[in-house]
Amino acid sequence: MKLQQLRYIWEVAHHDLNVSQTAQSLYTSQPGISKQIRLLEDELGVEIFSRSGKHLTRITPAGESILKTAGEIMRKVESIKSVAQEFCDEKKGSLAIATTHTQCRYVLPRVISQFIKKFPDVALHMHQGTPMQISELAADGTADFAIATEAMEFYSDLVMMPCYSWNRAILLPKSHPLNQVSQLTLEDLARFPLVTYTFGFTGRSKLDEAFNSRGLTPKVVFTAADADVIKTYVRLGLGVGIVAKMAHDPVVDDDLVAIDASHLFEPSVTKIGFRRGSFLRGYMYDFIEMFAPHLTRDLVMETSYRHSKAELDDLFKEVALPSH
Amino acid sequence: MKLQQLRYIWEVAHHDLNVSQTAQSLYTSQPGISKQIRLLEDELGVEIFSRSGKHLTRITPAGESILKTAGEIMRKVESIKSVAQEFCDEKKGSLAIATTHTQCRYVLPRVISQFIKKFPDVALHMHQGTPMQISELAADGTADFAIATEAMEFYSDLVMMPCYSWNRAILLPKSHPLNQVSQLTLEDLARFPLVTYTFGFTGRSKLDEAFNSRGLTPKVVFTAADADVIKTYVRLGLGVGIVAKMAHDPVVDDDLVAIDASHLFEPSVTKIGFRRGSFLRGYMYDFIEMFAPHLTRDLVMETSYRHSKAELDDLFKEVALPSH
DNA sequence: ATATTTTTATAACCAGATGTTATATACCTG
DNA sequence: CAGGTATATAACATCTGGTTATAAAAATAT
Repeated sequence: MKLQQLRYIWEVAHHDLNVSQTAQSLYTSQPGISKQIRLLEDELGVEIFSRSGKHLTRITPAGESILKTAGEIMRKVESIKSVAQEFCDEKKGSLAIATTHTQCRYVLPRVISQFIKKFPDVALHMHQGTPMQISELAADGTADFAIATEAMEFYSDLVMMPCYSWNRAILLPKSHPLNQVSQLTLEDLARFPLVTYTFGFTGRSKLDEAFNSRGLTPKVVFTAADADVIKTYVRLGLGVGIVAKMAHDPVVDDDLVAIDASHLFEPSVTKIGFRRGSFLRGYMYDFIEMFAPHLTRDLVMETSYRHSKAELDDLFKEVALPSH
Repeated sequence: MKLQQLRYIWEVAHHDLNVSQTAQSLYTSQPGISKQIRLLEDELGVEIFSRSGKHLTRITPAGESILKTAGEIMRKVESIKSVAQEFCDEKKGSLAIATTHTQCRYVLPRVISQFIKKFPDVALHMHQGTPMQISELAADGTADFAIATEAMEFYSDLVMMPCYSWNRAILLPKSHPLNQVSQLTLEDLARFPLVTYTFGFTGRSKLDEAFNSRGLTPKVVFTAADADVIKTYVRLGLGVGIVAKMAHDPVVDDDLVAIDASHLFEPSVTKIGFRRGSFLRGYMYDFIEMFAPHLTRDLVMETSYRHSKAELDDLFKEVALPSH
């Protein structure tokens, strides 16, 4: 068994079982991969993929299990490389962050600029996606960190840590009638068409909960994955915008009225997560601390001894979260 | 990076950093290993071993970390091989059990004979040792199972499951004065020289506790790691034997009087453990269930979802243990 | 100290593994 | 059934991992 072979089967499994395509993406030849897969299957004495004639059609049950372990092995191999790099040049390396538009556009810039000042030789990669995609990127090792608010509890092998709590702002065109209302209520909002996040994004679930618990059905006429799009449609007069407070920029958005909505919705908590058991480079601890100052290196290291969800929650129970 | 290279550094680290000796044990040549180690170090850009001249003297801090991960990788590789074998021939394979003399000699024979009847093509390997050695063998993958009573909580990456509870028997030569005593007490025992297990073996700690809690200091004149030796010295009249009840065989030991001592000592619990995350072959589940019928396949599988010690204990809280 | 033994590094070399190209053959889609 | 796409096979080039022989260094014994 060779690492190369494990890599090949893993890549093929992640390229729709298309060997030629896999070969292209790995800059090698199709026969090479085919041969190595056969060699591995011969050695193990089981088929990893089932075939109809020449085509790979499915992953066998044995293959399923083998591929899972192969993935774990390759992540450990990466971990070894990280350790090595940390010891030979602790300022050099790469950092891949998977996150949502909201974080990427409104929260992270400040952190990132601070980070690259301190670590100019660390290559930064940002992956943007839905919260589910984000978790998956972190879980399979493509990203070092996942940062998001929603849907971060599904992957049990991600360690999730709370970063900050935040709430929403109502965005209105200056001419909107709601500007006259002194103390805004959910009932007020429910009377107007709303423009907000798509379900599954940026604390949308907490928003729905609030309306539901009051027996209200808001008229959501337009949803988008990011606040920039939402603002655009608010400007067009399509409806009342509800966005994360940090997505409102008083300077750029001075044509819109922003009303704090903390009294209307439960606060959401944005979390940062990484794969359990992965080796974190020194600058990764620095990044976490820049992003969420209460997540000190020691605290983050402590997470490796907390195996269950309950033990982990316990660790952060006493920690006061900053709020945006 | 090659699996072979990881194997080499791991083996060298476990052979006192002596490359020649390692080469012998792996039936290969010393230059081959030396070269691969250098190659790996070059690729990673760190020294795994520090050298004085030509000799390897220590493991570097980076090496420490790398070796740990290398070990994990190799165990996962084994796991892949196991999966494959399970799917291609579920009746064939090997089973390595690390255990103490007591289990090996008195408890396991019945289980083993049942097992080999059902799985004649599974090669059985028994490793005997102290409870500490046993745990270590299971933790580093040399043994599939550790079975013992003492010192099984030290390795956090072993999943431990309770098998049965047992207590002790007092062994006396037929002529011994204690034979006259109707209801034996700890005070009675403390008046005579005792022969029992060495500390760290077969529930010795529970035995000491019992005497201590009554403020008694027993005269232990001779200790041994196994009951056979203890019995021999009881026969010689050296003292009163205290052994695990299952170590008394009414037929073979009919020259000795055995008195049940359940009222004198707290029962001990024998446990079976395996490395967390390792793939268990089908016949391994069978073995566990033959040894401890309450540990069904489903129950054992459930352990993989219980990450903390507390969650694990919870799983067995309701289970009634058989007692010997 | 010096001699002896043990251990590692280097070099030259060989066999087998890995990957490449070219091509035949099988599968899928319309 | 035709055309495109994907895989398997074969022949070949290249590279890798390992071998032996030997020199050099370290550890140990004298």
